[in-house]
Amino acid sequence: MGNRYHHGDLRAALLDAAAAMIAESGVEQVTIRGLAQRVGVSHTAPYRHFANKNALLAAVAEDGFDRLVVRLREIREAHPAEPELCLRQLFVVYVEFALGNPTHYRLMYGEEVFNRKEYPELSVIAHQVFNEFFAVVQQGQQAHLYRANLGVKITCSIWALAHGLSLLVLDGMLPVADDFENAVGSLLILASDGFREK
Amino acid sequence: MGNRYHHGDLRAALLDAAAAMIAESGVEQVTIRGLAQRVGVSHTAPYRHFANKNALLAAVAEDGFDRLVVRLREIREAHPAEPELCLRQLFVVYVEFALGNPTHYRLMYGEEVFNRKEYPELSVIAHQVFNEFFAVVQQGQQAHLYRANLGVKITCSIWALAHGLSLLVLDGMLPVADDFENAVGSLLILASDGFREK
DNA sequence: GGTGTGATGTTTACGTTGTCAACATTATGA
DNA sequence: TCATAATGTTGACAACGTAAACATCACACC
Repeated sequence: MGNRYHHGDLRAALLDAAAAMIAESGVEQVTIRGLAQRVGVSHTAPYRHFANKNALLAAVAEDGFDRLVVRLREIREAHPAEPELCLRQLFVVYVEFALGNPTHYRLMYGEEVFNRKEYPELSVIAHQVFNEFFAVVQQGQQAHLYRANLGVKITCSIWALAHGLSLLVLDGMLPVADDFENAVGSLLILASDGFREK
Repeated sequence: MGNRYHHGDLRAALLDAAAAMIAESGVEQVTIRGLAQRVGVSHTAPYRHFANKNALLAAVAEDGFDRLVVRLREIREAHPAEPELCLRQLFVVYVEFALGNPTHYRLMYGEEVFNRKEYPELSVIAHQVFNEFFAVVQQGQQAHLYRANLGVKITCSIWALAHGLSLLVLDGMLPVADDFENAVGSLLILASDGFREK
C-alpha cells in the first residue's frame, strides 16, 4: 500500500468514514473536509466521487437502506411458513435496527439533510422495505390470518407503527421498557388484532 | 415605528421570520444572517436573544409543539363525551398538522438540526402531545370501550402510528389517498380494533 | 513497449456561515 | 438625573462547501 497518489477505493472509504462519523457524533458533524482528512486525502478529493455533500449523504443513506432490507429479508426467509411469527420478528428487528443505528436511521429518512427528490434511488430502495412487510402480510392473507383486500393498508399501518415507534423512542419521548422485545412485540399484537379475519 | 436602533420585539420577529423561512424553503436554508437581514437588523443582533443557532431552532420547534397541542386540546374539548369519535378526530388532525406544516413538523422531531438533550423544555411540551391522546384513551376506558391496564400502550401505539404515518407520507413513501381523511381514519380504526374490550 | 488520454488527486482561491470581542445606543429605575 | 443593564452594530476570524487550474497515475491502443 504505502503512500500513493491514488487512493485505490476512495469512494468506499469515504462512505465508511461517513458512516463511522455519523455513528460517533451525528450527521451534523459530518464535513467533507473532515472526511477527507480522516481518509487521508485532500479536502477536494471527494468531489471526484460525489457531486456534492448531499450526494455523499444520500449514498450513505442508501447503504443504510441496503443493510436494513438485507436484514429484513433474512428474517423473512427464515420463517417461510409462519407469517404471524415472522411479522412479529420483522417488526422487532426493524425497531432494533433503528435503535441500534440511531443517527444513521434518522439520516435515511431525514429531509433537512438533503433533498430526497434529487435522489430517486432512495425511494426505490425504501419501497423494498415496504415490500418485505407486504410479502409476509400476503402470506398471512393466504393463510386466512389477515383480512383480505386490506393488505396494503395493513402493511402501511405496520410500517408506520414501526417507524413512528422507533423515532419516538430515539427522541426519548417514549420510555424504553426493560423487556424491550416483548414490549415492542406486544404493541404490534395489540394493534394487529384489528387486522385479523373475524 | 420608523428606523430605530432598538427593534422592539426582535425575539418574536426572529421566530416569525424563521418559521416563515422554514415553511418556504426548508430548515437547511435557514441562516442566522439571513434571518437578521430579513428582519432588518445586523447579523449578530440575534445573539442577544438566542445563545446560538440551535437555541433559535429549538425555540421555533417549541412554538410548533405549542400550536399542535393547542389544536389537539381544542378537538378534545369539543368532544367531551364521545371518546371514540374524539380519538379519530385527534388522529386525523394530528396527521393534517404534520402534512400541513411539513418542514416545521420535521424540525420539531429532528435530531440532526440541534441536540435535543440540551433543550429539555422540548421534551416537556412533547409529552403534552402524549397527554392529549392519553386523556381521551382514559375516557374510553372509563366508558369500557378500550381494554383496561393498557392505556399507556394504546396511547403509544396511536401516537407512533400518527407520527410514523405522517413522516412516511411526507417522505413520499406512502401514497396519499384521494379521500385522505377517510383513509387516515380507517388506518386508525383498523389498528384500534385490537384496543377494544372483548 | 511507448504513449496519450481519461480518471483520480492536489493546490489555491472565493464566498458564506456561525460566532466572538469590542463598541454604540437606548431604556429603565433608584 | 444618571448609572447600569439591555439591546444593537462593527469588524474580525476560522471553518465550511465548492469551483478552477494543475499534477499524477492507470490503462487501452498503436
